[in-house]
Amino acid sequence: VGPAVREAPRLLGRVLARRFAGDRIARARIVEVEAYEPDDPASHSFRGLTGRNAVMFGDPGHLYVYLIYGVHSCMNVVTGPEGTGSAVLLRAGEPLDGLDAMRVRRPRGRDRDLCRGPGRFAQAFGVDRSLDGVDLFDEEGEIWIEPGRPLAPARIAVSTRVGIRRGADRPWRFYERGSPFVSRGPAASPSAASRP
DNA sequence: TCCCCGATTAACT
DNA sequence: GTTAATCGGGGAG
Repeated sequence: VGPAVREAPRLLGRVLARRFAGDRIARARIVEVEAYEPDDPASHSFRGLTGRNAVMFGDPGHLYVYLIYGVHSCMNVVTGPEGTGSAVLLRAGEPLDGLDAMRVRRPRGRDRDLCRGPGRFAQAFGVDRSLDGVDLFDEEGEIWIEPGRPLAPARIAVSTRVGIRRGADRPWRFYERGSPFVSRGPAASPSAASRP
C-alpha cells in the first residue's frame, strides 16, 4: 500500500492468476506496468471522484477496469491509501499457465503476444468492466495476484508512459529489461537504465 | 443534450 | 506508416 510510483515496480515479477469455468487457472508474470497518481493529468483520478473511477479511490489491492477507445478493457491495481486515487496499469504479462484458455479469447497471433499490451492482457484474461472493483488478494475469487518473484532492481527498466499527452514527461513506466513479452514503448531513460 | 477524443489494437496500404 | 473500430466520460453550451 502506497503511492503508485512506489508500488508499480514492486508488482513486476508477481503473478496474475485468473479462474475460468471448470476451475481452469491461467497465470502470467507481470512484466510491464505504469503508475498513475492523483496529481497526474494523465490519470483518471486527476479530476476527482466520478462514477467510472470510483474504485480508484477505494481500497488498495482492488481491480480498477476501464474501457478505452470504446474497444479495449484495461486492468489496474489500486495502490491506495484509500481515498487517494493511485493505481498501477498492468500493461503486459508473460504467460505461464493456461495458455489454451487465453487462446480461447485471443485465437490469433503468437503466444508471446497473448498478454503483450494492456488491451490484449485484459482480453486474454477475460477481464472487462464486470470485474471492476474485485479484491485482488482473494484467491477464492475470479482473479487475484500471487507473490511470484520480485524483480531485482537491475532488471527493471524505466521510461515515460505510452500513449498519453499530458504528463507525458513523467518516467512512470516500469518493465522487465530485455523481456520479449513487453510491449513496444519509449526507450528506457538513460539515468534510470543500468547495463544489461 | 451535444460533441470530442482517449492509459489501444488490428488490419490495411 | 496509416486508419477504422466503437463507447462513454466529462466539458461546453
